[in-house]
Amino acid sequence: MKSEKRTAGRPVTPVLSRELIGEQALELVTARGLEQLTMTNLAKRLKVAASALYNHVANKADVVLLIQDALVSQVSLAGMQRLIDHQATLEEALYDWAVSYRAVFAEYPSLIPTIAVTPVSEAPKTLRMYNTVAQALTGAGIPDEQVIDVIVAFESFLFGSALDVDAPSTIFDTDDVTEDSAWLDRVVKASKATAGDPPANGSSEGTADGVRNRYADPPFQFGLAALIQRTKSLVEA
Amino acid sequence: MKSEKRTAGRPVTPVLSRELIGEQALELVTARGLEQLTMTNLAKRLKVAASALYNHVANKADVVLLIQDALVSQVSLAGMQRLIDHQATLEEALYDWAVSYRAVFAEYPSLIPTIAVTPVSEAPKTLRMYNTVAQALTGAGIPDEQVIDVIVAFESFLFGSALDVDAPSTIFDTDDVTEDSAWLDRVVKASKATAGDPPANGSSEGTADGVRNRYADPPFQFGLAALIQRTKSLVEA
DNA sequence: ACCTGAACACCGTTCAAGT
DNA sequence: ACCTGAACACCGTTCAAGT
Repeated sequence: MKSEKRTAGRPVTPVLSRELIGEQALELVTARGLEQLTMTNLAKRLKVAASALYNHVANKADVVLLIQDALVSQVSLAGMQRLIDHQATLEEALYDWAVSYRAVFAEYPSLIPTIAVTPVSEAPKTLRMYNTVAQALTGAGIPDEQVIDVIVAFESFLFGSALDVDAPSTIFDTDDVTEDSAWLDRVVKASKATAGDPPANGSSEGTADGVRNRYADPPFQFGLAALIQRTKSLVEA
Repeated sequence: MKSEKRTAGRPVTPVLSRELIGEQALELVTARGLEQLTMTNLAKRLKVAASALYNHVANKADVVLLIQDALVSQVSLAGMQRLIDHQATLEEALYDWAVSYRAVFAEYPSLIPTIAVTPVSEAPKTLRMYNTVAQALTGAGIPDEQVIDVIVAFESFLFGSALDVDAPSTIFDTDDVTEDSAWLDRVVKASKATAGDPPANGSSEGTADGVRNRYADPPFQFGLAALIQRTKSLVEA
C-alpha cells in the first residue's frame, strides 16, 4: 500500500480532466447504479477530494452529461453507414439502429429523462450520431422536412422501450382477480401462454440483448415494425 | 394567526391519512416541481413534523406512488368506453386515450421512469385503467394474446413522447455548423420552415394540449398514426 | 490553475418520549 | 396509535488556504 496522500496545493501535473471524470463516472454508474453516483463516491474513485471535481465540472448534472455522451458512442451506426453506401435498405438501417439504441440505454433507465431533454449542442458525440442518421435518411429519400419528425418519433419510442426493459416481468400481475382486473388478467394470461415460460431460446438468463424484462421484446418488435412501415411510406418516388 | 402549535403525543383524531398525503403531494409537485417534493416540504404543507409522515407511508417512493395513481385517474377513458359501447372506432378510442395520456404525464416528466416500472398491483386506479383498455381492445377484435403487446408498445411511445414535450425547442440546434452537423442542420431548418414560427393556430402560448416544446406535436402524430395503423391490422376478421 | 479540508444548508429516515 | 423533536448519516456545493 503506497497510497501516498496528496498534500494540499496545486499538483505539478493536473490529476483530473473532464475525460477522466466522465470515464470513471460511467464505470461507477455501471458497477454500482445511478443512486451510487455521488460526487463523494466519484471523488473517492478518482482519489481526490470531492471539491476538486468542481475545477472541471459545473455540477452533478454536468457529470451526467459526460456519461450520456460516452453512452451514445456505443450505439451502432453500422446500419446507417451501410444505408449511406447503398449497402443496406432503409428498413435494415432503422432496425439495426433502433435495436442497438434501446439496448444501450436500457442499461441506464434513470438517465433517460435527462438524456431526452439535453440539447445536442452540449454533447458532441450525440450530435455526430444524429448527423449520420439525418444523412442516411435524407439519402434514402425521406423529404428533408420530415426527417426530424421520424427521428424524434423513433427516439420517443426507444426511450420508452428502454424504460420498459427495466420493468419487472410481473408488472401487470394482480394480487387477486377482482371485477377491476378481470379483463387485464385474461389478456396477461393469454400473453404468457404464447410467450412460454422459459425464454424462447435456450439461454439461461434474459434475452439476446441482455433484456431483463422477459416480456419486453414482443411489444418492442411490434412498435418498431409499425414505425418502420410508416417511415417507408414517406420515401419519395 | 391562530396557528396553535400541536403538542407532542397522539392527537384525539388523526391529522394525517394516505389520501391527504397523496393529495397534498400532488399539489406540491404541481405547484413547485418534483425537486421541491421533499418530506420536509410536504410535512410543512400538512403542518406536521416530517417524521409524522412515516406513520402512514413507508418512504418517499411510496409518496411518489400515491401521486402517480392520482395522475392516472386524470387520463380520459371516454374513447375506450365508447368503443366498448360500439359508439366509437378502434382508431378513435386509441387516439383519444393516447393524446390524453401523453398530456397528463407530460406535466410530470421526472415521474415517468418510476411510473414505467411500477407494478399495477400497487396502484389501484392504474389497474382499473389498464383493465378498461384491455376490455375495449378485446371487444374490438384484437386477439387476447396480443393485447398486452399493443398496450405496452403504445405506452412506451407515450412515455417517450411525454418526455419529449419537456425538451427545449432548440434541442437540435447547433452552435456553429461544422462537418459534424451539416446534415442535421439542413433537416432541422427544413422542419422549422414547414412548421412556421408562431404556433400554427392563433393561441398565444404552447399548443392545444399545453405542450411546451412547439416541435413535439408532428413527431407525436406521426408515431401515433404508425401504431394505430399497425394495431388495426391485428383485428381478427 | 488546481488541489485539500472545513463548513454550510440541506436531505430521508429512525427513534425515544409524550398523550 | 399517532404525534413531536432530537439525532444520524448522508447529500451537493462553496470557499479559504496551500503550492
